[in-house]
Amino acid sequence: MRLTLASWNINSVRLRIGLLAKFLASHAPDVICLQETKCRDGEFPASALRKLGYDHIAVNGQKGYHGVAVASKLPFATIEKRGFCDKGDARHISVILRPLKDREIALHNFYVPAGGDEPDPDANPKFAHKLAFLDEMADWIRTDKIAGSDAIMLGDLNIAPLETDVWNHKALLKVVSHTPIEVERLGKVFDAGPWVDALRRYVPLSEKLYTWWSYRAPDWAKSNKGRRLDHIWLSESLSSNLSGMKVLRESRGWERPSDHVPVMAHLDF
DNA sequence: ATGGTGGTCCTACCA
Repeated sequence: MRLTLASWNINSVRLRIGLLAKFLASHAPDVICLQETKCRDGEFPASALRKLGYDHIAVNGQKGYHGVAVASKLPFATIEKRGFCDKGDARHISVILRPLKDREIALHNFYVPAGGDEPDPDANPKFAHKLAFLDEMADWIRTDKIAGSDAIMLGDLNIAPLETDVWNHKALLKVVSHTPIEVERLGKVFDAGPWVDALRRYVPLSEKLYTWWSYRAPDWAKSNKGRRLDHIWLSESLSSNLSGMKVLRESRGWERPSDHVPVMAHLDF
């Protein structure tokens, strides 16, 4: 069987339920993980998703900000919502998928703090929070051996780690999302697995790859000043099951788009 | 070097 997983920072699930339906109808992932749902659990458009065949839904939301959710065609078990940095922010949710009887996969959906504008943890508490969040992720992955069995970690990690994950490496060295300090911390989260970078498996390091384009550019496609902020990481035990990926760049050009596009990974069992 | 847009929910805050 083939399992297709998708991750999308939707930037308000209620505002963009139409675009979400369009994406699900055309690409039919088995599981969709959302970030920045921006609504309380009771306001999540669960019935609209059930009508599209996504009967199994887990949400971790809050009013107005952040919020993550998983909607699936396959049943899942054990819903866990982990708090990070004792902030009470809705930035993580996990479920257990069973694509085969003898295969249990822990799926972790993350929305890492953006970190504000100033890349100095002493001057900017949001940047300090981002770094602390990443440190806590690395500790948790190491201590709980999260990637020691079948696991997937995906979502909006708000960091573009590689030089070719941004439109201009030198120009972005002091821009939050691509500063050396964040890239180093994210590297520790990656090594704590260790994980496999599913999207980069198919795109050489010499090639640019983006999943986000700012709303502020007059013409996002023409200027093409993107960043790869969204990621799908697999435990090494799933490496041989990875059979493909897709970044749906075209959705950035849809009407009233999210500033992020969906990313997908295919796994064969 | 600066300011540019878009989300939530009514006033600023966040991205």
